[in-house]
Amino acid sequence: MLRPSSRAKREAILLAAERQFLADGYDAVTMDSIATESGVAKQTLYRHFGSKRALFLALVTTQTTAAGGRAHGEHPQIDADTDVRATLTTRLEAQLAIVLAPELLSLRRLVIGEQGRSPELAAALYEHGPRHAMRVLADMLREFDAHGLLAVPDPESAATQLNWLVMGEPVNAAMLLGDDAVPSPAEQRHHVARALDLFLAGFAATERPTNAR
Amino acid sequence: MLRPSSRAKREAILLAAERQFLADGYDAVTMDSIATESGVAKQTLYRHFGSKRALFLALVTTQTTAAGGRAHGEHPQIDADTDVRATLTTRLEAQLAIVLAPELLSLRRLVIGEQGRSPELAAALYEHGPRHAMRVLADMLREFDAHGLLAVPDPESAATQLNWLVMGEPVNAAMLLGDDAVPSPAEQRHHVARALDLFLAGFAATERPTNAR
DNA sequence: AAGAGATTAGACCGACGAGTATGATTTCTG
DNA sequence: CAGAAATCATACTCGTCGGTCTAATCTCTT
Repeated sequence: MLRPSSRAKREAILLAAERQFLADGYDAVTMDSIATESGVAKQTLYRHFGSKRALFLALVTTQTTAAGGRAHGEHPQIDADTDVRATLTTRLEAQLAIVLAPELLSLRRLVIGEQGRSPELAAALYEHGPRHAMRVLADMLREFDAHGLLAVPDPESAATQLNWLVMGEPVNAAMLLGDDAVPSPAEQRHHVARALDLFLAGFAATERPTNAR
Repeated sequence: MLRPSSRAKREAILLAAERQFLADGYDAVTMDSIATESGVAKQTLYRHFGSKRALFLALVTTQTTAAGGRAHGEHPQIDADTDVRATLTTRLEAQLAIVLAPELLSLRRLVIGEQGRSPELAAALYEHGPRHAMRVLADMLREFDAHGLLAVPDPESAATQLNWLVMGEPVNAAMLLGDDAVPSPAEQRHHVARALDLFLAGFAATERPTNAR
């Protein structure tokens, strides 16, 4: 049923909507301005998405899951020889860089501002964002523990601690101080290193024979 | 020159404005509805505050500094006999409880949502909130270090870590999941205790970690 | 008591924006 | 190539909302 040009226009609309919603917030954006920027008649907006709210929801939902996917990556194999610190460093640096991307920060601000109006949206962002990140970390910690590389009795809790030890300050500063407050890549690396200093000190494996499998 | 009734009405306006702005967000609130709820003529709104935006700014500024002050408290004297863990526990539990109050969470969401439109507001919230909290913690850590109760080479950095180790998860969960996600007082205490387990293990003065689990 | 300044209720204005209607035009598909 | 689906441009409806105006009434201060 979908005409080729139809699909293209839909894309154009979503692109313009994304830019405008992220830049100016829900209320400040008008359907006319989206139509103009996407080079499409207002009618077409309403044919593709039923209403402003629906367009917004579609947009944010897509963005949220997309951003979540971006942060996936594959966990490297973990065995008894794995360099714990290096592995966590890689993972956390990547995660931090992704989360601090300006579009994601704008999305987060937007969604937080709409939390009252669209709780499902905010919940989805939490799920695909922090929640997912923490699950990945918990899995890694569990494996480290299993290989005797760390002593982590409660991986979920430890993952939460590690996650916010790293993400807490930069994310919250960015929320309130704007994109200019985002630390440089070098600063990010330093920040991650410091966090791991503390974390690894707390969860170092007790010097006991490693229970390799 | 302020008439008594004038002052009272000003209060009433701010009260209604606070409730509505925090509950519904800037755009959703109308001057008429504030006038109605505060039992005042619309004219009076405009006499006291020049515009909707000005009222909003006045409101949020007041709230922000008020909330900041609320979290002050006095730092207890610290000497060589001070119980480090108990002192930090008290401070952090208080801080956490204040920040997780529903009104403050709403304020934070509101301000984050308006970050693009009113960066000064958001910056002020950061300053009176997290920034201030971290300064207080840094001061305490510095003193602990001076008395040989902890080994904290960089108190600022350590304070940041401790702050977000405690506040990170609950605050960010509340931002996205709503007030229902706020942990109970018991959970808050448990959360603080866990955070201190890790933190104190990392910054213990001697090679004897003050760990309890 | 008197009068200046504050307050009130309500109408009013002008702008703006979501969503609809229309009728002509394009663009695919069969 | 025919004709249905999609687009387009534009105008229009309708409600809302910030802000103003007015004329009467109230409430303090002096």
